[in-house]
Amino acid sequence: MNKKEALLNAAESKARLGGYSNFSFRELANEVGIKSASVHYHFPTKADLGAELAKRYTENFLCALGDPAALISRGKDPIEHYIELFRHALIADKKMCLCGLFGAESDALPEKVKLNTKLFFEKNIDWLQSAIEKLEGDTTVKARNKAVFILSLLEGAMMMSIVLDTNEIFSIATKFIESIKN
Amino acid sequence: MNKKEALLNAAESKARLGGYSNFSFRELANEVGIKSASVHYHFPTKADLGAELAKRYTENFLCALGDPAALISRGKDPIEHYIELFRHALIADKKMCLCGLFGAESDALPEKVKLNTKLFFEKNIDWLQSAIEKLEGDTTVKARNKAVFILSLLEGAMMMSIVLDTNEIFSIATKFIESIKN
DNA sequence: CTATACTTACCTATCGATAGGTATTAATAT
DNA sequence: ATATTAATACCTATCGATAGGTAAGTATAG
Repeated sequence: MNKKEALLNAAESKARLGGYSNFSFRELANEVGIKSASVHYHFPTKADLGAELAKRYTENFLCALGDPAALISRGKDPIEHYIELFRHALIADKKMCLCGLFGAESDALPEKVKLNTKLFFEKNIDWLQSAIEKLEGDTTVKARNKAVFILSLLEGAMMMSIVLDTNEIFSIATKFIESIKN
Repeated sequence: MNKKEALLNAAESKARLGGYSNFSFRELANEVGIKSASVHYHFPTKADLGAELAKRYTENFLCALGDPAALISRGKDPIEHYIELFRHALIADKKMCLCGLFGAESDALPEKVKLNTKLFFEKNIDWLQSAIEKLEGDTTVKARNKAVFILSLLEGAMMMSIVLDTNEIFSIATKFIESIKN
């Protein structure tokens, strides 16, 4: 078992429940069976851990998304696919989007964590924009606007589903995405 | 000057930037000019302070919203009015919605803070639902669905505007609210 | 005299971080 | 093949700072 990966997994789980301050070196160390001082071997500072957390989360998310063009050629709607990934993060994990939470508290985060959180949103907007351009033949601007709309709605709906403790909120909100399709 | 209110103001400012863990009794005490132990006189525990924070935020927000029927009778669109309040919170304060942030980290919050955060969303959905019923003559269910949609979108757009450091995101997202009007 | 609004002086628990040390393994030089 | 060096992955012990919280005392206003 890779301790570094185990630390990131433990940190991600805690961060997705309560943010950057919801995990500590001691807790993570206990969970993976090492001492808290040893966590510093893998991650010099907590900011390094947080930044790598956001980076890995983004990479995994984009990897799970795949290529929009490839999805379309396989007859799949990339927007539906995108919504499904958010739904899975909410229902299967019962946790917030890591970067949604980091984003909300970004003003209080170390610079490198904030930067990687920002990249999550930029890359997600790019992915959605590209998918919408290909799928609906919108202009660059119109596709980007729709991308911003979809991502905003999904993040907000996810947060409200968690605090109101019902997935119905997410279902209701996502139904409105259809109304902007051409 | 009322120290208790000053403490709540200081706490709200910090919480809206970095969440529940972004304010401490010591910091708040320093800001208002008393000792940290004295904060316990006004708020026995941090959870009490957090709960009162969310409660006061909700009350102030609903008070600023006013009565939907009264707005309509004055020829004002309550939905536009609602969006304007969120826009103000974002642009004038340059901070997140307190309950949007608390909501995202609600799984790690003390029960009474979580409860009051939940009430913010329930009361806001009720307000929006009532406004939409009166304004557009929708059924109860349809109006509630639209309310959930609007609130989700506004919270998500606010978060993304902050992390991407541009109010354009909020503008783009809110334009899509028109598309669901009858 | 009593309630209000603090103060001083603590406590315990935890935080991220550092210094210095120890096995084990891998790479390199002789 | 053997000796030396160095990297890996931890350890113990401790640091100063900060967290929330408590008990007992004090000044002040009605």
